[in-house]
Parts: sequence; structure tokens; C-alpha cells
Amino acid sequence: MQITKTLISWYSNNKRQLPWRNTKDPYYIWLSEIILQQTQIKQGLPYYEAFIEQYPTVFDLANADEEAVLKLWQGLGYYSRARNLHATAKYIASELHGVFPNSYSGLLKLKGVGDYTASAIASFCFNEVAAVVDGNVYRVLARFYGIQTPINTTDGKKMFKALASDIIDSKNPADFNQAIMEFGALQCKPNNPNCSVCPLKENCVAFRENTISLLPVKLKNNKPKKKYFNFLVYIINEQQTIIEKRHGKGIWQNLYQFPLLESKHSLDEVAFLKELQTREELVFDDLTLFNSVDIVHKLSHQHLYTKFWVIKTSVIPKNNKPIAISEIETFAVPILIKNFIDVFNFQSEI
DNA sequence: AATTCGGGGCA
DNA sequence: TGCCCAGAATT
Repeated sequence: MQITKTLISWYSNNKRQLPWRNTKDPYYIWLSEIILQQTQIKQGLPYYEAFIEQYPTVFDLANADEEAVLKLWQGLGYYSRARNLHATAKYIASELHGVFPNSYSGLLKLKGVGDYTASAIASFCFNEVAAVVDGNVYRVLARFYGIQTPINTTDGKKMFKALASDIIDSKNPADFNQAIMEFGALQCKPNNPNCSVCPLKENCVAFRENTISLLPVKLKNNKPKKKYFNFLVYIINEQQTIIEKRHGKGIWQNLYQFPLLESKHSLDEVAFLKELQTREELVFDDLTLFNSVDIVHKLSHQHLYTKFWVIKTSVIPKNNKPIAISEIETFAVPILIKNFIDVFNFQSEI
């Protein structure tokens, strides 16, 4: 297949030097692939460096506390990746004596490892002929073959997986998989791909039909829902505060936050106090709204309109265990909370 | 088959 | 704003 050879040739001349390209150790490849799920290399790279520094082997990761893993993951998002990463490390260390499965089907059984990641590890580490299909691959194939089937449908996923499996270099699956993804990231980019110097333009359907900007086709997702968060930032006796661990379903599972009062709309001070009193009997000395304008934290499926209420008191709220304010940065928190802590200077307030 | 999970970067 | 990113798990 011409596209196969062209991609591999292009890759040999254009590939970036990345740390996980200097190893075939499944631990490092797995770690990099989990970090890079739905994450650009520029964003994930410092986290990869931090993880291999902190946890050089799968046993080190397995022996860590989940809290420490989440703390190191803080800011990267999709925190189920971190929880599954840790759970899988423990499984590999204790049940498999530190040895990763060496096949696509074996890897696929691991928590947090789906079709893409199993294919990536199997090909990169064990030369298994398993085609990766990530966002880059969808784009390159949709354009080159002029495919209009939406990529986020069952039919689309099957079609692109079959197509990638069809053109993969069975003699060199590792380089081919790297090549088609790197080509999508650097050459066949989402915006302003440089088609004028593209080695595939002679046979690219989208280039010939001038539909590059229309491909790949993707069904639109729903608009994010608005939520209204009121965080209770206690300052107890000028030295302690309250944080709580998020349990159950939903975002930020197992991360910490200030006690949260969610409302149906943005609250002024009167309305906030009313809501607060229905929630608990509270004695406080001073109440201050940190941000008069809602901080809007935008996630894929929800927009969080957020207020931070600073409550100075000498009474510990019921059913809460205070922590020292000086210890607050040791906990894993959502970036929304971290940004507040960084800007809000506790020391100047007490 | 749809929805839910984060956060950053870009036009 | 809306879309994208080396996707996976849950509903």
C-alpha cells in the first residue's frame, strides 16, 4: 500500500524526539499512553517526567497511596485515569509479579486500557499487528479516503478501525502506528494543514475535492449544563480550614474541595445566608464574598459558575474535621480550587 | 447508542 | 464561542 510506505518514510524524516520513544518497556509506554489520552503532548509531557521520576517502576507506583498519585496527577483532568492507573499498577505488581500482559487481548483487560491503548502498547512493545485509532488517525484516514461517516458512531469506529488495520505495515506495526499519529499531529492538523507540501496530496480525496476543512465528520455534542457552586472557605481561629473528599459519582472523584453548597442559580449574600442556615447552624464572626463576579470554570459537559465565600469563625462547624491551613497544598484538589488557593492569600487574611 | 468524565490551546 | 486533544467507562 502506497500510503503505508509514504507515512513510514515521512515519519523517519519528521518524528519528534520524545522520551517514551526511547524505550520498549511496557511500564513506561503504558504510563505515557494513559497520560496522553485526550491530552496534548505539550500538556502531558511534564506529568510523564514527574511520574517516572517519582515512580521509576510499576512496584513504586503500586506501593504509593492513591492520594499521592492523585496529587501528582493534579491539574491533568479525567481523574479516573489516575485512579485506574494506580489500581492497574497494584494488580500488575501483586498478581502478575510486575510483568505486563504481552498481547492486545491481555492488555485490553486492564482497567483504563481500551482499544487504542491496548493496540499502542501491543505494537510498540511487542510488535503485534494491532492498529491504533486515535483522533489523529480518524482525521488522516477520513481526509485521505474522503470518508464522511461520523467518527463518533458505532459504524464509524468499526470502519476506521478496519481501514487502519488494512493499511498497517505488518512488518513494522510499531513505526506505522507512530507514523500515522505523528503525521496527523504535525502535518494533517485539524486547522490549517499544510497540504501544499503533503506527500499524500496526489491521492488525497479531501484535497482533490477541497473538503479538507469538512473532514472528519463528527456528531455535535450537547451544550454544557450550567451549575452554580458556592464553596465555603472557613478560617477557624485564624489557622484552620475545612476540606472534604468528593465521593460517589460525578466529577473530581476522590479529590478534595472546600465544603460545597450547590444552588439552582447565582446567589447574593442574603440568599446565600438563607441557604447556609438551612444546611447547618453556624456561628461566625465575618462573611466575605471573595469574588463578586462568578468564576466560570468550563468543563466538557458543564460550566461551573463559582463563588468562594470566606467565613471567619472561632467555632468548628459540626461533623467536620479541620486541617491546618499550612497543610492545604498537600491535598489533591481540582484546578478550580488550586487557582483559588493560589490567588487567595490565606496569610494576609488572618 | 448516549452520556460522562478536565483542562488547556487555538482560531 | 466552539472544536480539538495518542479515549475509556458507565448508563
